[in-house]
Amino acid sequence: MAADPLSRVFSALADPTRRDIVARLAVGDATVGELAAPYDVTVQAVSKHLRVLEDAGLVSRSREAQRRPVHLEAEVFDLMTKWIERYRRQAEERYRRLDDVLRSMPDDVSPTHRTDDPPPQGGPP
Amino acid sequence: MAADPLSRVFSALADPTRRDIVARLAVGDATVGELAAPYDVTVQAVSKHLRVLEDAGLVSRSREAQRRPVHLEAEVFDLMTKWIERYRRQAEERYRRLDDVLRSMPDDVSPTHRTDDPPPQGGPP
DNA sequence: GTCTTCCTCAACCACTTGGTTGAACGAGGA
DNA sequence: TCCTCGTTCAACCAAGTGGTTGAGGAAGAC
Repeated sequence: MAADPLSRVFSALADPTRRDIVARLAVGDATVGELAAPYDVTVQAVSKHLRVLEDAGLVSRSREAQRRPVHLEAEVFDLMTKWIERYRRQAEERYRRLDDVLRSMPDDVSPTHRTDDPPPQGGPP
Repeated sequence: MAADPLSRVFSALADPTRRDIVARLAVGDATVGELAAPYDVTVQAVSKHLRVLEDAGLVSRSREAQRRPVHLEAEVFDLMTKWIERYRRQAEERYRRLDDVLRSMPDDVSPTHRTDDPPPQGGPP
């Protein structure tokens, strides 16, 4: 299984059924049976989906009599939004700078649109 | 392959190598060979990763002589942030309301913390 | 005690995925 | 022309995933 938390969150939300489960849990807590009702898959399959969401830290299950109400943990969303915003802002700033360069350029030179600084990061694997 | 765009974007970013590629493309465009250099996988594997990112709409490849510079398309991030923010806000508002309820409650009654409104959405599959 | 309900665990299956190797393609350069 | 470079396509493989069925476990209800 994917080790890093960010991969787990992205991977968990890559499934439309799991996203729908998250959407419904945002309205209120629910049990596995209630969550499984609208779909035409077995309860076991939904239980598996919930396990994926739980491993990603997106939901938590508590014991309440024989029911296991599922609860949405919205804080993990921050992990994603932080990552996304970081690179979105970086990219947008780059485009803004590029626009400035293009604006200050004479019309007869065709911009090659290449940056040849070597990538600063090392590969993760 | 996953049909809906949101699943494709989430799935594309669920891989740490692909996230690293996106991070490096935020700095500037690069060719497949340049992108593959830091990793100890083959160029073909990186080309496959780029195809996944391209299918998700996150990058675009243009033809420039025999090189194929890869370009980051940051607009697709909006798709994710919109989805995330929607349910995060919904969940947070629910917690706020729950806090109000708890605050206005007498101390001797134990809150059961259950919402029994049936989920309004129908399942997608 | 015995039921019934709700849920999870364990196998199993079809399909996808991330990686490999090898071959082929397109565009310049000799 | 032929060669080389950068890239992609094709086939293959091990591992992961989403689904199934069947069995088992935990807590009320009888």
